[in-house]
Amino acid sequence: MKGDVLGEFEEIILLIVGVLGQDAYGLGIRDELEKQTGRSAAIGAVHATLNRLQEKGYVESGMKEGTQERGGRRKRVFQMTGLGKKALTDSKDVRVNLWSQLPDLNVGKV
Amino acid sequence: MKGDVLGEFEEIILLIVGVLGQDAYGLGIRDELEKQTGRSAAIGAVHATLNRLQEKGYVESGMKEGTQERGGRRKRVFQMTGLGKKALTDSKDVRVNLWSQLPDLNVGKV
DNA sequence: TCTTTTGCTCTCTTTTGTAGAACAAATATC
DNA sequence: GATATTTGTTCTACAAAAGAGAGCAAAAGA
Repeated sequence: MKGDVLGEFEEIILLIVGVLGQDAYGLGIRDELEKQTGRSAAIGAVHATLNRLQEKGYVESGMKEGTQERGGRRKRVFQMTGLGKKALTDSKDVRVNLWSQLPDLNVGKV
Repeated sequence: MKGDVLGEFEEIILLIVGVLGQDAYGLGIRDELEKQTGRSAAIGAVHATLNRLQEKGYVESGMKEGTQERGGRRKRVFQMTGLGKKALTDSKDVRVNLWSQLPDLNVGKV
């Protein structure tokens, strides 16, 4: 890929990380993905994608101590970087621009 | 891939096909891609993607006689199918929904 | 006919997308 | 306290998409 272009799944995961804010971690991201998009994914797929996003500098991560709930292990929490936000904005601009030229698509209205 | 999910580049190319309307063919699509997104692509990449889109039923194609301009060969012209339009709409809905939950992104306004 | 231009096809490599098994640590149960 | 259960991440593989470019074909111009 050209380097700075976000893959389709990468983009969705990055958006979910942004939506979750302070509590974005592997399993939670997978759950939110399913809730928001109806799309399921294996946990390995989510983590692989998060690692790639981190390599690209679009997210940062750190370990956070677990809660007291049963099995509550420590989590690796992710947060979006400025670079990540820029990548999302760029991607959004391209789409909004193209959509605006395809009136047929505007069923649900932007 | 999950089957019905549009890849990132596939989605852009499909949008360009829609924008170009009756005159969407390989080289023209590449030019329009560059014009609209500033992104360059090898012609082979564009055709490989168009072929994949056709396999998925998102575009149809047919040969069209060339023009009288120098070297104007016959072109393989593509057009979006109803299925393609639906795929774009679905993808758009998911993004618009997620974007709406990330106010920070709304710099250029939808 | 030879060159130039437009255009598509074929082949190959790298990146993304996807899944799931394996492993680790914490609480619960007896 | 040994074992089960639950929450999490890491590791390993493989399929699909992204991307490049050489090569081939046909039309017009000289």
